Amino acid sequence: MMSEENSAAENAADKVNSEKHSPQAGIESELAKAYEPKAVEEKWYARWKESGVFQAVPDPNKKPYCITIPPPNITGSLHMGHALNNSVLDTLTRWHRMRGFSALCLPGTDHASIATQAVVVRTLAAEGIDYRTLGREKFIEKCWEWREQYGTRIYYQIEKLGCSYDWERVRFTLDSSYVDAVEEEFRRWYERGLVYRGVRVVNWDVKFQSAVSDIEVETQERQGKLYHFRYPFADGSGQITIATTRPETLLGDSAVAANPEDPRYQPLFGTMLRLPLTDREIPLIADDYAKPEFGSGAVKVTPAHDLNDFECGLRHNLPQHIVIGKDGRMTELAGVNFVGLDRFEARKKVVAEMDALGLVEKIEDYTIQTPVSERSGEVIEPLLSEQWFVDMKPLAKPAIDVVLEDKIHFFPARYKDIYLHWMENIRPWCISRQLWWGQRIPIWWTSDEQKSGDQPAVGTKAEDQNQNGDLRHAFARTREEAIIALGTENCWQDEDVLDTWFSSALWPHATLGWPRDTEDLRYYYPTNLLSTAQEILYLWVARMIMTGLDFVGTIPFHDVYIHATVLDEKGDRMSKSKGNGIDPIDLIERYGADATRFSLLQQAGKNQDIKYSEQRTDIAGNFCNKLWNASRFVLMNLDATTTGKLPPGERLTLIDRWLLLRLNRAIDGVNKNLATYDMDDATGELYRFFWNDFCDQYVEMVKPRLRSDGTAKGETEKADAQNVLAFVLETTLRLMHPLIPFITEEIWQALPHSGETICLAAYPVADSAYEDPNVETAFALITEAVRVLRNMRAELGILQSVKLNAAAVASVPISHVTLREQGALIVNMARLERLEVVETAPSAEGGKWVGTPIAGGVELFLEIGDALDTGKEQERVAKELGEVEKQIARAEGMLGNASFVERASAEKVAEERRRLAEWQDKRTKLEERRRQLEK
RNA sequence: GGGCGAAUAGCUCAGUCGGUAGAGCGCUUCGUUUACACCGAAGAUGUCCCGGGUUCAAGUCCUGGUUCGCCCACCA
Repeated sequence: MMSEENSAAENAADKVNSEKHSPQAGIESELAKAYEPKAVEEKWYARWKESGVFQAVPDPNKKPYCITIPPPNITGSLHMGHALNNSVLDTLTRWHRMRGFSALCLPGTDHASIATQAVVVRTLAAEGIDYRTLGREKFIEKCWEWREQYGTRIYYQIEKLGCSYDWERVRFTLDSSYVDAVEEEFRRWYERGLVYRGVRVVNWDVKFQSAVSDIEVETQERQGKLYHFRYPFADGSGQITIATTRPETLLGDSAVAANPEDPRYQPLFGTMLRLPLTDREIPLIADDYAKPEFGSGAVKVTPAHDLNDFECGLRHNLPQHIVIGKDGRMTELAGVNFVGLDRFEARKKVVAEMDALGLVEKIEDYTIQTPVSERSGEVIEPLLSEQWFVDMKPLAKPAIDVVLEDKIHFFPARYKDIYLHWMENIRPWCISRQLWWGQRIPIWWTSDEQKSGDQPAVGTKAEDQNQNGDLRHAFARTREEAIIALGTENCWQDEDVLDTWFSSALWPHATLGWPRDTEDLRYYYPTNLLSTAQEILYLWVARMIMTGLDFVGTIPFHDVYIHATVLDEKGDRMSKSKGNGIDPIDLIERYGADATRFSLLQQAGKNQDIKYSEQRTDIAGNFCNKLWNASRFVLMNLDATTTGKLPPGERLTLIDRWLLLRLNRAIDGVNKNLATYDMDDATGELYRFFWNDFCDQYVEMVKPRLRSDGTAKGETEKADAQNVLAFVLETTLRLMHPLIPFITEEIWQALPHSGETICLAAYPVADSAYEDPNVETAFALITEAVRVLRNMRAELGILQSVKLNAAAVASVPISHVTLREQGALIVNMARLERLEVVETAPSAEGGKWVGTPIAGGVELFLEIGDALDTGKEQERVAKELGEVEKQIARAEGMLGNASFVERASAEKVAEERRRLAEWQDKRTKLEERRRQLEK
């Protein structure tokens, strides 16, 4: 359990604390050494997992926070998109857990029907096995073997990333309870008539011999030809020219269409044409789908092989000639000259024969928008086929409403309109797949007809197929149910499987137990967030919203976050074939999970692409290294008495107050940015606060106080500084932990803290009590004085006695006092010999002291010595004066413009006047200095 | 064809309510200060894609265009 390791770590911390002044000997944790992410990360994940901190328990006293992660395919291994998304999900989960929510992040995997089948087929083929010869059952066994062997390897990779998911609740989309849920989904929709058997032109993947849905088809631009063919009139009185990119479909033409408004064809509608290469006659019909401006204005109509033509065919009651088969070869209906030919060979032959007949008018080069199957890369063949469909319209309506009513929020917001646009134009969803691996369709048949992606008989229409009176099929989970439902033992289950997305559409509620009424479902549903890549907005997100509303009655999640696409550094998509992919596991090995996460989160803003280069991981690694080393510094400067509790307010110095103010701003910023999924801004807050404010400013300034002078006052100052350091670092670690979990836990354990693990420590909350404008003003004066002095030193190489005139800042009470008190600080920071804070400007008599203005009316006076290179200083003053003149000209221009003074807001005008006065004052002082130098 | 996004320093990107353009990396100069050279200090660097408009004032708002990218789509 956690407590053992914890006490060990605390012992280490105690040792650090007790053996003061010999820190190296005291640090036993990794902190004794240079930062090695691997050593830090390997020990923590196992401890977290064993201690059960990731396991969520429904708790009525807590608020629920739930994410169901997008289930990766069992074929997959972690890629940059996963790494990005899981970094976001885990950060949000850890953040909520620390804020006291009952946080559940539920992991799982997807059986990925077509993708898995493809990879198993390929694996078998490599062993010389044709999967078809194995038979269905054996093949499915092979798929399960694959899943046993490789299906969960991605979990280990997600663990390496540090994700705090509840591994006790892992789900797989073919778990028996999940299968039950999908059957229930099918049954309800089937009984309501939303799932129906339909004959339509579907996207046929010739390689997989299966239908695929519209959104699994991508359009590629390919160079091809546009063929212009002549179709003669049946009576020989003339001819019509049509154009096509797919000549082989000519054999299946049922008509030629022209626009009813097209005067060229108006007199000819109804005329019969002789379809070349066949013995058929087809009519010239009027349909406004033909666009007069394209080509000749006439278009061939092939209802069985083109979706438009199919719909046109239905309007005109045209026959559907299927001339291309499921295997991509020409059917008998294509005629004896063509039967058995591959579709692309048939294309050449049709062109050759048309040419021989003198019916080719011309052939043009043409860029064709070619539909290609995403999974196989094969050119999609639109094919008339009988399949199972879901009528989406009734389901879309409520899913549109909840988004319009802002019950679901999209981040970035632009995806709302993109979603709505698609939903309003939604089309029927083809859910049957002619594959073996997947969830079998829970339908049983009695008819003798083939049931798998049927190509219906020629010349019939879709509606006729189902209208034969008898019950042809029924929903049944088992053979027994089927026999009862159909009233005969002469029945068998549908051969097809369901589209994978039909299963994953149920993900949020099915993983929580639906259709059973479980405690998890009642407590964690609706979930809080769905975060995913934009490419599956329609494929998945939209469908979860529809099923959630339809089956559970409520939205599945409140927020949808669409993360950017990770590209390579040139902006190209990462792909295996291009070899430009970055492997996140490789990054984790070399830079650590924390650096990998942080670098991804740094770029996870509102943009649609991330150009990722390894340099980004390197930079994030530097940040972790900085955190590591600064923490080592703090640890070796703590004592056994350091509690990490802030000293009483009156003992807090200006820089303490300033640091606490900056910390508070960072706390506020991180919380706000995480709430709006602005991960990049959250990392920016942490980066700037820790590196610039904590390390570069505070730690440098506090160093003198850590070296006590041995007096009681000195001891108190030292102890106070130690406690402020410990307090701020401990708070900062909690603030950072959700983003970079490993390194923060390692360091936190070595610091004074309460609790067993930082995973369950309270998340910092902003407190406006830390705000104090005087602190900021005073601190700004100090840093500005330091900056000016350093600049002078760098450019002039002088290090003389300096006086600081603070008289002019009496309007900011704290500054006056503080400048005097912090004189030593400025000396130290600017590496001066001596600094004196004076009430009035030293006399310029004899030119001994020369002044230079800094901010807020405060002036620095340097003692002129031999070392001062007057020439260089004159150059420097002239340059600064030039800048001042520019600013004065700008302000005078604005204030001299009557309409600005008249129309701009009063505050704005006053602000400009104030600035002008300030610049003018500075100019006066600079000019004075110039005169002195000239002497 | 429709929709969306992007264009700001050499590179990658921020820039909220319109009010003096920022960060990181890189670059120049300096620095072995007992956490860190994976560091520190100082510094240089802009036609905010182009044109027009609104406004006292535009990187920001409106309008037209250019280039790049993404998504959707049935133009043969």
